[in-house]
Amino acid sequence: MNNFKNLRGTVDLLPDQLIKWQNVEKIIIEQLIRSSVKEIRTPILEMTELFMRGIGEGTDVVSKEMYTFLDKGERSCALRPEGTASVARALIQNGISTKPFQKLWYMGPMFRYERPQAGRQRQFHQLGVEFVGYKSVRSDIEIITLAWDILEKLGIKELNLEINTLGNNVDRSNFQKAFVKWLEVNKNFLDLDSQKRINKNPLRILDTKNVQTKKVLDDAPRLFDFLSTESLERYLIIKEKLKLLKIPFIENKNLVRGLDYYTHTAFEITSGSLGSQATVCGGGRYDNLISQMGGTETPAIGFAIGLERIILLSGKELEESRDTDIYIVNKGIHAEILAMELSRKLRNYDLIVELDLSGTSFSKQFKKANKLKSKSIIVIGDDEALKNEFVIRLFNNEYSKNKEETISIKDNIKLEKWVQSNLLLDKNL
RNA sequence: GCGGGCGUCGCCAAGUGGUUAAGGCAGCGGCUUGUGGCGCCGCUAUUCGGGGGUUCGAAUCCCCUCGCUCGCCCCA
Repeated sequence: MNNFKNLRGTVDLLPDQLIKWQNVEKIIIEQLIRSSVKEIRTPILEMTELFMRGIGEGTDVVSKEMYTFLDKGERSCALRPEGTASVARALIQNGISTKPFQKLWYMGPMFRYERPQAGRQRQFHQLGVEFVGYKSVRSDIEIITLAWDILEKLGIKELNLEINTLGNNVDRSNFQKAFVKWLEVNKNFLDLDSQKRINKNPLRILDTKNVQTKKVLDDAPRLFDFLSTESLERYLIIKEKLKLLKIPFIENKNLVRGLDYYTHTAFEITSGSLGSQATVCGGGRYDNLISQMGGTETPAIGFAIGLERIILLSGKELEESRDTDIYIVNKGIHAEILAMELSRKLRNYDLIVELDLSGTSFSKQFKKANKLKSKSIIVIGDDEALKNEFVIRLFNNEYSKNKEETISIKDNIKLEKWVQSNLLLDKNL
């Protein structure tokens, strides 16, 4: 076979699977609208530089997972690996980064060059939410709550929320200095990966999975001890409020998250039933990003939810689609045009109408209608067409009991009555 | 980038050295040109991911390669 194949780590989403996607997207968007969050769309393609500066050159995402290439003008471009940097760029560029209180969301494909596995692809989809211009503690709580509520609305089970604080700039750099010093002294006790990170991305070492290194780190200086009273206060309030709101969480002092731009609150939501790629949602505060990227000092907080993982976790009830309401069986030159007119008329009601375009035998068309589980059927042959009428009847399991009704093509009132009482009745409830 | 598993029709698969590669589902055609659930009949892989080798003979053995998949790392 030398047919074309999709690239590794990408997938085709076929009609049957998309029913679930559409339902998931619908639930998410409805919840966002109700929470007064507005959509923003930025390009999938950006200058590579944007992510290097925004996310951080030392991060894994930038240093080894970016899809980059030179375009015809020799510019280095990248397929976005995440959304926050793009949103920040867009706000600065359009002169609205300082506009207070912007709640934004986006949903779309992201790209990371990694080995694919369950719940992980090279092209994957994220929902991102960013609250820009918010610095109050309540905005942290609001955004965590929003993430939590969306996941619950989607019916996802076994959710675990982990939170931590990374402090402000000063806290972090004080800690980092002390930490790096300590790391250098104890370098030989660390695993190789961690050793490499000492200069590139020391905070990341806290998040190591290496058991040996974890043990060694027990004696290292702790970020927590470097927190200013202001930072500490903030963190305490968040925990307190989450308890009041009855959102269960656990503290994870080693949660630092992969991207450089986080400050203060960092959080992650995992689901036990997902296996090794357990993270469903990750987020945190990033008060420095916008200023670092050339905007004025603007606090912000956000999160991202991985849609593929959500799809894996959400239940079968989201896979149900609407059946065809009316299948129009038609054959013959006079009948065909009449059938087309009729299908257009019927689609003005909220009905799914399938017009048979095959022109094959009636019995074939009936079989097709049956296979589609159409709720009702209209038959127009030339016999009917010449008399300007058609036949309609219900088309379900009790087929023998369903009486046909003949309706004149001009008799809209009779048609509407039939449709109302047979197809739309339960739908309107 | 590093490990493990797997690759026979659109899907699920049997076959593990002998001359025709089971079967099921789906699809198509017919029994039944204008009325559907069932049933019956027929059709649908010169070929077993690709290449090379061993052999009189390979889907079956060996080598290489590609792909998929799961895990590590990291993340959504």
